[in-house]
Amino acid sequence: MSADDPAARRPTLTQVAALAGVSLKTASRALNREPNVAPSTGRRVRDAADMLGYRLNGIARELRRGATSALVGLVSGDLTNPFYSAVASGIERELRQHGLLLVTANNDEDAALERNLVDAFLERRVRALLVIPSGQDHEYLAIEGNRGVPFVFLDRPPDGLAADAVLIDNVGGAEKAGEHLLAYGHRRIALVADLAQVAPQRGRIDGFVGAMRAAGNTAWEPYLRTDVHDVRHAEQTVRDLLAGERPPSAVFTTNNRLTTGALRAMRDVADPPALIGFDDFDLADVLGTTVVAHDMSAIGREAARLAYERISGHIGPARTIVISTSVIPRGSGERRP
Amino acid sequence: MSADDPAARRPTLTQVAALAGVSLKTASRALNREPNVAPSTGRRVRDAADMLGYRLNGIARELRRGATSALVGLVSGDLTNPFYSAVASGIERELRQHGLLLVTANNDEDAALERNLVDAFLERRVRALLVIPSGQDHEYLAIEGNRGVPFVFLDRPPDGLAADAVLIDNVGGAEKAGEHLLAYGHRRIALVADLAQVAPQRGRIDGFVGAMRAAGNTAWEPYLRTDVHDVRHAEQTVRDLLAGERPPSAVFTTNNRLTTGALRAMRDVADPPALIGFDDFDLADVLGTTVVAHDMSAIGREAARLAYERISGHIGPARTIVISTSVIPRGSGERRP
DNA sequence: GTGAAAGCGCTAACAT
DNA sequence: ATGTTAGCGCTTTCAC
Repeated sequence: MSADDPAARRPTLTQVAALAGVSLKTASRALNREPNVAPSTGRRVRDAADMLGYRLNGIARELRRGATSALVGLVSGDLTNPFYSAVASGIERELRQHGLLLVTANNDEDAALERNLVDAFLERRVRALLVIPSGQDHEYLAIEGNRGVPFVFLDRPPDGLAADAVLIDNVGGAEKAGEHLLAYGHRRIALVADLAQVAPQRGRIDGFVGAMRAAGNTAWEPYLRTDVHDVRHAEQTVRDLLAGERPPSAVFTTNNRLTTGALRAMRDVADPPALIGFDDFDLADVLGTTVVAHDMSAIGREAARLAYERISGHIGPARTIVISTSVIPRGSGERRP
Repeated sequence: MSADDPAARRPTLTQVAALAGVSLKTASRALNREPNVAPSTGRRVRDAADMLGYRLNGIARELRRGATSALVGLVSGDLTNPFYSAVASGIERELRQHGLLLVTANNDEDAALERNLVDAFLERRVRALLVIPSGQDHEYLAIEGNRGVPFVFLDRPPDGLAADAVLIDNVGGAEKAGEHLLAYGHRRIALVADLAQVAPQRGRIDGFVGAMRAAGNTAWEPYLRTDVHDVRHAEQTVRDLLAGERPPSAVFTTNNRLTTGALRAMRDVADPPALIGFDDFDLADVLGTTVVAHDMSAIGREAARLAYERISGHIGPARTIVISTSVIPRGSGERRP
């Protein structure tokens, strides 16, 4: 309990062995519960370890065993976004079952930072690397991919290399949203989307446009808004749409941030337009918000599963898992024009 | 791009040195950009490294440098709870500035699992350990604390050892909530709280009770409900309260989960009671929910800061940082009886 | 059932 | 400016 010498090095296995009066190797065997250790010897060694407060040095073990850690890295956006945190949670749960730990890092939506983080993870010899990429070009990862570090891409397909991926059925989900609004009689439907060049957004835009086209509806076209990247911008965009001369009768937002913005914009509107948002969220039921839902933990879980299979030696072509979506009607998407 | 031999070991510094025609140490110096390397030699070494796809082995480096990693561990509850993910995000941002990585693990609110995770982190030689503990007894950590691994407790004070901590002003926040409701004329105020034996909940209950006592109000007493631990249970509890003969005119919920449950219960109530929830949440503004707010990222940031100071050699008695709270009026807490 | 020696890949200390 | 030697703490041969 005293302040002790903080620089005191941790006891090593050698010291444990010395105290127990056995050789280094015997101490190692005893603590790892390997066979061929006399019960009494084993006990003596463990007592000595307890006495010294010994704790295995995982770094030394890992170096000797082949310079590969028990860590799996995740590079994603900010965990305050419930999408990323739900995915991270799903990954962590799955990894824990296999004794692996999750190391997270936020790319701040910056491709250069993302590369640095990937480098940092690889230097730490992570067993696998899961990425929800912000950058476009993933080719630099190809070199690593063949060096035995499995990669799994989440939410966005790999570009420039073959790697496992877990994706959402963006096109299908957006189609359903479009059809849902059409079925309720809407024609002037606003599409509020995030950066159009990133794959998931591209898919959601395409799915929506496809549904409109299939129904022969073109009345949505003046209400297309893309590259809306944050909550504030979304709020303003929807406000502007509603303030127009001929406002849309429905709005489809293509991710949780944009939906939040739309809800803020509609907060004090007497007769709000219909609204469907891509991504489910926590109090959507209380707010009565219709959404395109998908299982976010499952995305993480499946990605961790793919990674673990590769870690365990699975070889074969890159696989892609697609997570399905469904429209959950809660009122906002069922308002008539 | 070919399938390559997946078992191919990564190139080592020795191989880089051989290819560059220099000694091991010179290669090391060149890649670490240490002084006393001729420019031409440096370039030759770096070219060789690129050619081989060399990447530093952080495990070996860390072993040599003293068996301590660039990792900081966080043991907390499930990251799908926005409180935990906001804290984790705050920690990660702060650590990144110092080149440290965050390793997260979910204790599943299980004290035994929590101990195992702490052990796993210590074996990996994390530089510091941040804990949002679920267990009551933290004494087992005391042994480690004096071995040079800094601990920081978040949200709950350490019990049985002296360690740095970052806490929320639970008592003050709950007092303010109670006073706020009293000021709006409420007397029959329901208190819906989580497990009463955990410190933050204890503080929130005490703060609320203190405010009632100071005002000489006892009408709240029949409406005290504690040990409400999840959203479903909270919803049912509030439903039951409202269905009673003499329902409360106001409800104070002591964390985000319970507030969610209360909102669900009040969803279809024509004349809902006033509501204040502890912890701010994402769409509280849209829902018009009055909350006791505090800066969740700041909790993580401050904890990471304390940890980093210890890592950097700061010694001295354990410090406690208290994060302040404030009532944000949004409508639900200003409804009159 | 136990032990001695070697070495994982790197850096620190000490030459040259 | 560059090289040589030793060793971090552990596990893996291989011997007894």
